[in-house]
Amino acid sequence: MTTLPLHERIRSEIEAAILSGALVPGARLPTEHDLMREYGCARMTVNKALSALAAAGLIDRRKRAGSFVARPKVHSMVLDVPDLEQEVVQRGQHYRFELLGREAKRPDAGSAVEVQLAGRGELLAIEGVHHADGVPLAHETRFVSLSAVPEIAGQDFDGASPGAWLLKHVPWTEAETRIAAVAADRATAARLKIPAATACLFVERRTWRGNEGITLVRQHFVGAAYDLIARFGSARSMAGG
Amino acid sequence: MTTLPLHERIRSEIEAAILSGALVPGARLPTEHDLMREYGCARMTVNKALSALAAAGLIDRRKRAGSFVARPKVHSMVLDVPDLEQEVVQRGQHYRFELLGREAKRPDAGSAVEVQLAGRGELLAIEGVHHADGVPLAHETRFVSLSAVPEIAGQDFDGASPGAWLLKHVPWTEAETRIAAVAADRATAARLKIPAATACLFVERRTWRGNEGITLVRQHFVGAAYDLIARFGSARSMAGG
DNA sequence: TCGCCAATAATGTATAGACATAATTGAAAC
DNA sequence: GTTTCAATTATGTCTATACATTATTGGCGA
Repeated sequence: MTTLPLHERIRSEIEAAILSGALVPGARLPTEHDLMREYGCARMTVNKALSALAAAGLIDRRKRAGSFVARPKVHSMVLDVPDLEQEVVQRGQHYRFELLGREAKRPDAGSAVEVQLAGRGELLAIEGVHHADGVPLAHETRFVSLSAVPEIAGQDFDGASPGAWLLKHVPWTEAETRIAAVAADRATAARLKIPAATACLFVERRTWRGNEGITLVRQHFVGAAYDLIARFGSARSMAGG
Repeated sequence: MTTLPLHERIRSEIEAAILSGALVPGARLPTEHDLMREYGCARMTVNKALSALAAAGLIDRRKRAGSFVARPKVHSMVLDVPDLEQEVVQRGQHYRFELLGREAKRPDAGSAVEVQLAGRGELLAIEGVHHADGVPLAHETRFVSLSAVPEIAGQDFDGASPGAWLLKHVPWTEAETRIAAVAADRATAARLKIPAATACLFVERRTWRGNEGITLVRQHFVGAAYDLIARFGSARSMAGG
């Protein structure tokens, strides 16, 4: 372990506090003067650490007011993660999540991804269908780690989408998405009210906060009804939508 | 126009030089001392600008050696852009690009995306099929802006993939990808040697360098043979593949 | 000629202080 | 009470300097 530069140490300690949830979104950080006393260093050193966090989008800084943990908007710039509920509503349609099943369980030992998500802890398994104006748009099976997100146990998802709730309440820092085109199997086709073997977009996404798994979701989109759009680039140059 | 902080001005001027291609990948930047003389400021100010560029991945800095424009690896961290050639080879298979057509032309006035890509300039249109061990994996139609990438005119793509060549030679800064599941039409199915109406992953990607369009590509992947994987997150926490 | 070592040139980190800027707070004036 | 203005406080920028770190370069010696 090489001795970390002081500004890096300050940076990473604050970052850890944010990612672990010890500092919640909206919380105010100590002022630069507080921190320079705490670490016994010059203000420029503290400033460098905080500036880096601000550049990374982890905190917001306001003159006279102080520095605050940023609200989870992490993803918006990087990828339009499909928050179906929001997108359907934006298109002027009526959104509904039809809950088909819900169960707390231990991870299936035969499923590597489930075990990786929950470790020894429990999972909440949710199954349902997203509707736009009453028409099925996508079917999803979702697992949420109950140790990472205990508050989800008290949520009722008949009508509202679990994905939208998670996006609002649990910031993620890492995500991996697998995308494929598949022919709908009989069960999925029935739930989506489409002919069997229709082309569907299959999306499997896992998200983490730091090293802790948050959720794993598998979605089948009705091929004709949905496109995924992903944008990459610096915010700076992303003029005009 | 508010007066930009000096370190921001330095930063953005160098950034512009890199994005415009005036500073090519591998080129050496002036030293901090040169820049502090050029801008008449303290070294810390120059340092802040260069550190920001390094954090953004636009330049690499090496002690004693200097600062250099980074090789285009921009994407690797953000998204595994499917460089099919590389991926096929990594799987231990033999890769081949079968060139079906190649033509320089003006953008089709009826196609908004073509016009947006090339403006008044010319396009190179390339059509071909990607093969892994002789089996068709994907069909693509690609347009490349000849004003943005004049060197491509001298390239021969029978055998090698135009996507791989572009990734190596032309760094992009912005990308937009549209992904959908479609049933293969007759012509596409024939080229991919699959039954008509097989589920295919359709990918349409546009890339830019700064505000200048580079390429537009439309690909049909054989559904059963290919998954797209996208990863998002800070490099820091992306331990272990 | 080859290999080692020291000088050197570049970035990396840190300090202490100065002044600028902006937003909030509280006090004074109406 | 309400409005206005000034003091305060926190961040933003910049300077000048010092020493640390590291890789290259060139020279010296075997």
